[in-house]
Amino acid sequence: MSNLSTTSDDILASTRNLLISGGYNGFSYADISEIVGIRKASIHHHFPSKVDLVRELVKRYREDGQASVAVLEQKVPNALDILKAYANHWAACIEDSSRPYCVCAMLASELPSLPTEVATEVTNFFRFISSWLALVMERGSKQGELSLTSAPHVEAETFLATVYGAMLSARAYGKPEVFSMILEPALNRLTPTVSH
Amino acid sequence: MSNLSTTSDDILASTRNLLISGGYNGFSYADISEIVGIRKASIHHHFPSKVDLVRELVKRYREDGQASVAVLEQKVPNALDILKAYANHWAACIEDSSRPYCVCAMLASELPSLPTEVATEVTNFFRFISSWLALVMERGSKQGELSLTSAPHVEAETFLATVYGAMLSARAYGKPEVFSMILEPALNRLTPTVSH
DNA sequence: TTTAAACTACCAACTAGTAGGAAGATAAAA
DNA sequence: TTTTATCTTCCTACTAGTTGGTAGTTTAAA
Repeated sequence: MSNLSTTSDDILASTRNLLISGGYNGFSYADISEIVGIRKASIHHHFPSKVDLVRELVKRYREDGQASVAVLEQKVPNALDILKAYANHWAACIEDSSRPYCVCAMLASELPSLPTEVATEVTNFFRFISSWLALVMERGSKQGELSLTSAPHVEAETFLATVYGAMLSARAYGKPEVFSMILEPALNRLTPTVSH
Repeated sequence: MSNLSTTSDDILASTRNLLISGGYNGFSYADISEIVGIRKASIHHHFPSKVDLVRELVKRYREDGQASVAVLEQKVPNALDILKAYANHWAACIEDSSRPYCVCAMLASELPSLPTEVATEVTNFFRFISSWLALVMERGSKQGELSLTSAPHVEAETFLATVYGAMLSARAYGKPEVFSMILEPALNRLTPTVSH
């Protein structure tokens, strides 16, 4: 049994959890130190400043997302199935309350008050997700796997807004099932009607 | 020219602006005191604690919302026009950056880390908007002013999620026009097709 | 003369961040 | 092989500034 987790990873993991629950100003180095079990000053060794810490977290969050997307695209050929898998990923996270909110949704809502380095990284994340979804929409439309009523990039933004809005609603009501309740008809709308 | 603004109202107004930009933990009594032009301690005279201040703010935010909805319902008979007016309200706020984000969207994302008194008030706000929209959907559907593809309460949640998701996207990209880009097709989808 | 609303002057707790050092591992020079 | 130097990781101890909040006082209007 090897020890694969480094202290730096533990710090990032606890930062992610704290960030998801209370945002950028909702946690401190003291909070992290309690969870990870090292002293405050030791965190500064790994991440000199809070900006460094959160910037790195968001950067990796995007990179991990890009990697997951690559795997998904390889495994699942059908565009509609990709959208369903993406929705199901969040539905599962919210319902088992493992990662019940997106780090970047949290930070995006605080965007005007964030340090610019962090804000830039957050914007980059949304640009990535959005352009990926636009590609999925376009391909799915061409291959008859998706039925679009607007331009692919508009459908992408609509879908993204629905996912993130549903995430917020689930949190606001304290009812995880609200997410799926909203996503199900949204996906149905994109499903092509069977012609015979 | 009478002075209609009280100190207490000034405090609430600056709290709202600070809250919209950085959330519950993103502002302090010192910030408010600088803007309003009174000493920190004087704010405590009007609102003994931060919880009192934000709870009162959210309570009034909901009450103002309920009043606006009542006026809207009286002025605008058609259900689709009501939804359009609601969307236009937010589009205008975002585009002229007067109130570019909803106080309760901000607080809802921080919900798990909020004082329970505030959290309850935030949940109440969403319940109010949601049940109002459900009523609009149901009435509009019955009178042929809206074309629904799901149950009224599901359409209401979908519309709400779209509005709040679009709000987040506009903020994330720093592009106010994204809001209308998303809302336009969402409203089109609810528009009945003219039969002839 | 009572009362509301502002004030000055605090407070303890917490904030991000720094200085400097101890312990161990690694690696290169003797 | 031993010594010396460097690097990593963590530590204790500290700082300057901020946080929400309190105690007691003045001011001005009813």
